[in-house]
Amino acid sequence: MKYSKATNYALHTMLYFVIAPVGKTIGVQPLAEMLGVSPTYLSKILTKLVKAGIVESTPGVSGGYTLLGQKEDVSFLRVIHAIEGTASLFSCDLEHVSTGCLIQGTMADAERAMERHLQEKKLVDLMKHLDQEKLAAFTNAFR
Amino acid sequence: MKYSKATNYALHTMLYFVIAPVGKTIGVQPLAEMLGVSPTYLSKILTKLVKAGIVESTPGVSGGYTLLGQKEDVSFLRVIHAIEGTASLFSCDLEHVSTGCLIQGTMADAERAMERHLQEKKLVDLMKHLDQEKLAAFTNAFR
DNA sequence: GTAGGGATACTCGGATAATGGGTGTCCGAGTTGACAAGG
DNA sequence: CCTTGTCAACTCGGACACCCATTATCCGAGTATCCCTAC
Repeated sequence: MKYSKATNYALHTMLYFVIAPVGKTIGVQPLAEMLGVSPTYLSKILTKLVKAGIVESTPGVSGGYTLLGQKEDVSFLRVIHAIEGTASLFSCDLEHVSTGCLIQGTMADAERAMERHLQEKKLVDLMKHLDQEKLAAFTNAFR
Repeated sequence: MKYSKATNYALHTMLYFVIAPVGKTIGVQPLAEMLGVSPTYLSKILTKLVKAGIVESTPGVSGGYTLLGQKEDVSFLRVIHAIEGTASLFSCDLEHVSTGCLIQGTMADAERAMERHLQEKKLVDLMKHLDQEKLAAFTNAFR
């Protein structure tokens, strides 16, 4: 039970789109270079983000990916759901005596508590409390 | 990213110990029969619960497993941690530009929110709001 | 100068391996209790 | 009646297969840009 690497890559990738100037299009290769990841694998992750409607892909020589919608709308949960899927973390296939599974309810409650956190937190929020120096170092890397 | 079947088995097994009379010792085989699981695999799960200090194992001919401590102390979180481990759900091994990983903090926050739920909720609580009929059907299965 | 066509460079995305953890099984070692035989 | 030895039941732990999702790679298809040629 761990979040996949793909989720980590996706979140960091989205971090770029949130920092980058609006409408900026960027290809897979520079992104992969920044993260130190294989470009082909990152491409798969990005297609998931495309299918989720978070980013947009434009083919062609100077193509790449662009943020779709407002920066402020990119929550952690949207990105995570795009990669991990929206299925419940806990599912019980044991046929309990007569009553349904007693466990499932509270597990679902706990999961919802986490999701609420992840939904309210937007990626943009991470930038707000960042001092100028670090912010500069950050944006410089994304050039 | 899903909870493993082992966690499900463990939770249902602990459900038994909470319902059973205090001090009752039970072997793997009846437990496995009730859940419809392979006894050998369930044994592996039970050893994890033993190492976590949740149940006690007594070898020998009329041996088996016994709840260790009070019923009221068995929280969801203890059982889950015993099986899944206590490692964080999200870990970032990407060396971010200069600042540490910005993502990790909020992921940890969200995880803690879920864990708080799971810690406060005890297995005994599930029995409280169960009507007599269902409760009887339940305890009868655990004979 | 302008329009059109083709080559090129770059992208996306599906198909295809390798790796790792969860799942499940098998078997031998160790331990306890019961039973029976012998003193 | 007591002691002792044997046997059976049960747990514990390691070693071993299997399956499936994650991770990673390769290659084909498609598209926009650019340039070059023809009008």
